[in-house]
Amino acid sequence: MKQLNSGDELLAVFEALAHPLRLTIIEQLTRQQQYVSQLARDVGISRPLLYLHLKKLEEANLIQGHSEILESGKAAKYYTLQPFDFDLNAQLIAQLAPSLTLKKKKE
Amino acid sequence: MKQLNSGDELLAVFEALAHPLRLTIIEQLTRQQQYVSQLARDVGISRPLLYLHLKKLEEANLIQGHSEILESGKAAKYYTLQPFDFDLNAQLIAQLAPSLTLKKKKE
DNA sequence: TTCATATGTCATGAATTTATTACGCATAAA
DNA sequence: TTTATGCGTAATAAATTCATGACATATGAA
Repeated sequence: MKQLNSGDELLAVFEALAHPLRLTIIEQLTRQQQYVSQLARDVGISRPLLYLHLKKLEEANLIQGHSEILESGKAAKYYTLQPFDFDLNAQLIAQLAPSLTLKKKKE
Repeated sequence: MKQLNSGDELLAVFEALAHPLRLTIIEQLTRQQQYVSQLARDVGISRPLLYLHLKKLEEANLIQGHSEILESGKAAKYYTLQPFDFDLNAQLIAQLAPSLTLKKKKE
């Protein structure tokens, strides 16, 4: 898996995981890769909303999308989990925090 | 350290860590315990704002506060890091997600 | 051609989170 | 008693995040 090398990357991961729907999405993708429309039905939310959450997860490099053709012949966009595994503790945070780009404002 | 036993606890941790100032606060507390006013100066924010962030960290059980008397004789409230260390990966999330209390609305 | 199911985005609004300012109270030291 | 430094909170505003509904396009099957 990809390594965490900066506070900003670490922060992006936490932000991506800080929502119940996104944790549920990860849970679903743990079982199998899935395409957007089906995933929306599984999780019980609208596609527009799902896109929003998928975007955050993808930006944090926790998932990744690709196109595939369904048996029905229609094109579908599948998302797969991007393997990740790190030891989360205060030392990791202390180590990466100094490289945080501390501004939340628009630049 | 305390164990993570539910999706809600896991979510609370991610929410607590999903802000640059809170990561910086943890970094500071890694060096040494600190009292509110001094911590606010160290981090460069106002006390009211710091209280807000400390509250989130404390609710996630990542830090803990207690009172002490300064050499000056004044009462001060110190915060210390609450040791934590988990193996963060998709399996952990998949395991705890089912116990999430999926409602964000006011009840 | 019409229906069902895919993809993707835009505009708007609701809800939360984050941040600021202004108070009030207590105690030690000048 | 005035100044400096602690504590803590309430009210309000600013910013971001989260959610909905309406559209638009494409393809296979009836």
